[in-house]
Amino acid sequence: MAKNFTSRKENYSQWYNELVIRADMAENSAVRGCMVIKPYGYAIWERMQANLDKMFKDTGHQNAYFPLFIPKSFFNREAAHVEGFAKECAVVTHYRLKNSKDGKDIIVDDDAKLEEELIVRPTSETIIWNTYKDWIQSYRDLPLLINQWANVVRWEMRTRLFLRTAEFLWQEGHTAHATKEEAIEETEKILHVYEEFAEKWMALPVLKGLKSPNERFAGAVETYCIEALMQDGKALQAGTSHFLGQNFARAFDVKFLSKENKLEYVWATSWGVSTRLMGALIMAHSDDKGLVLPPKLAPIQVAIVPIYKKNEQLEEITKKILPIKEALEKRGITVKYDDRDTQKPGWKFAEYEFKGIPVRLAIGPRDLENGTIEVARRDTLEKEILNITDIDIKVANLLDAIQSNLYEKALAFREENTFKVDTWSDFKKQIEKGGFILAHWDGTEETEQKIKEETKATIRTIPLNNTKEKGQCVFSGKDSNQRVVFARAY
RNA sequence: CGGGGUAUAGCGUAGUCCGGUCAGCGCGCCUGCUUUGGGAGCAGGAGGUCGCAGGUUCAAAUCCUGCUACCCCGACCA
Repeated sequence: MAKNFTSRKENYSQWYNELVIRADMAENSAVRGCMVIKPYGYAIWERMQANLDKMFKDTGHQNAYFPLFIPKSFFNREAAHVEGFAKECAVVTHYRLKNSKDGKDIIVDDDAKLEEELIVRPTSETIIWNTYKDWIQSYRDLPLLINQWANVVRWEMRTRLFLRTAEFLWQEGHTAHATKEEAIEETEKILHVYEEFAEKWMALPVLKGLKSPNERFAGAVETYCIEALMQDGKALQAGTSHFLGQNFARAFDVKFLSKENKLEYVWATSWGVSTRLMGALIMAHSDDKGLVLPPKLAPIQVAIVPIYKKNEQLEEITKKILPIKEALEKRGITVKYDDRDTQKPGWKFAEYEFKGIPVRLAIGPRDLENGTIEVARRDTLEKEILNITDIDIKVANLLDAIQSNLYEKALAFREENTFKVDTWSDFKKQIEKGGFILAHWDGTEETEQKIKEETKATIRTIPLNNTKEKGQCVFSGKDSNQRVVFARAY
C-alpha cells in the first residue's frame, strides 16, 4: 500500500490532488491558478498530442499558429461569444515597465498605455475569423481545415490541477466550409475522432451527443461533446465540437463566391480538447495505490528492476536484460532499465506502482538460474514468474491485454452506474449517489435550470442516435420523446 | 468573488488557547559500514529569517492588523 496516501473512499478529491502531486505530474506554481506541468505529466500530454495530431492530419487538417493576444474590439463582434467569456479574461493594458523613483521597485510605466487593450485569448475564434476573412474569397478556398496547439487563459476563481486551471494547453480546430451540411459533417467527424482517441488510447468509454442550450458554447449553433464518467460518479466533459453556423462569418464578414457566382457567408466549426484530458485519464483508471496508465499513453511502458547482491551479479543480470530491452524496443515498447544502485528494489517497485507504469519486470539470481523473469501488471497487481523465452512477445501481448482490460473495466463501471429514472423523488435520491441518470426532459431551458438549482445536476448530453421513446419529463411531467443524460459534473 | 479552515526544514507535523531554554519529532537528504525477491539496519551529520509585511511588548512561531497562497463549501464557469 502506498504510504500516507488518501484512499478514494476516504476523500475522493483529496485522493486526486495528492495523486497528481505525488505521481510527479504537476504542481501549483507561483502564479495563482496556474500549474507547472512536470516532465512526467508532460510526457503523458505529449503522447496525447502526438496521437491526436496524427488523427487530425489523417483527416485533412493542417496546423497553424495565431497570436496569444486579441484586440479588445474583436470581442464584441459576436454578442453571445462576448457574454460567454467576458467575465474571465485577462487584459493587457501596458507594454513597458520602469524603475520606481526610489529605484527599489519595478513599476508599470503609465506613459506606456496601449491605445487598444489586448485580451489574452480565452479561445481564438475572433482572431482566427478576422484572419480567415482575407484567406477566403472563392469556393476554391474551401474547405479551410486548420488546427492550432496553444495555451489559453480563462481567469478561473476556483482551480484544480489539470481539471480547471487559469492557463491551460489545448488544441483548437477552426474550419470553414461552403455548405451547412459540410460543416455539420466536419463537426461530427471530429467528434468521432475524439471518441476514438478517448476509447482506443485513453481506454475511456465516452458518450457522444449534443449539449442542451444551457450548456452550449457561447456563439455556437450546436455543441457536440464526448462525456465520460469518473470513479466518483461525476461526469466530465472530455471534448467539444461546435457547429458555429454562420455566426462568426457574419460577425467578421467572411464571404465567398460560390460556383453559382453568388456571394455567401461561409459555414464554420470549432473543436477542442485540453489538458483536462489528463484529469480524465487520472480519474478514470487510478486506484488507492496510485496512478494507473493505459499502456498506449504511458511514457514508460515497461520498467525492469534488477535484484542483486554483488556487482558481479548486476553485470550478469544486465547481460541478460539488455537483449530483452532491445527486443522490446524493437516492438516499439518504451522500456526503462532501472539499474540505479541508489534505490532498493522494494523502493523501485513502490515507485513504479505509484506512477502507473503498466508492466514491471524483475530479475534476480534465482531467475538467472531458472531462466525465468517476474512479470507484474499494474492494472490487476498480479505477478507471475514466466520463462524468459520470447518474453518480448509475452510482454507485448500483456500490454495489449492491459489496454483492453482498462477499457472494459471503465465501461463496466459506467454501465453499473447508469440508471433509468422516472420519478422526481428517485431522481433526487439517485443523483446523491452519482452516476449517469437517463431521464425524460421536456426540452425547456427553464426545466433544466430548475433541476440544476435543486440537485446540482445538469444535462450532460443528448446522445446521438438516441432511442426515441414516449415518456413524461421527470421534473415537469410534460410530454417527452426521449431520455437525456443527467449527472453532476466537473 | 462571498463563507469557513490552514500556512513551522524538501515533505508530513508538535508547539499557538496560557508570550520567556520551543524551535522539536517522523520521512527524505549527506558520510561510513552492513544490506538488496515489496518502500533496509546501525552510527554520525547537514538543513528552519516559524507564509509575507507591519504593530504591541523588556521579550513574539505564540497577541493584533493587513497581504499572499493552498484546502473545503457556495456563486461563476467548460
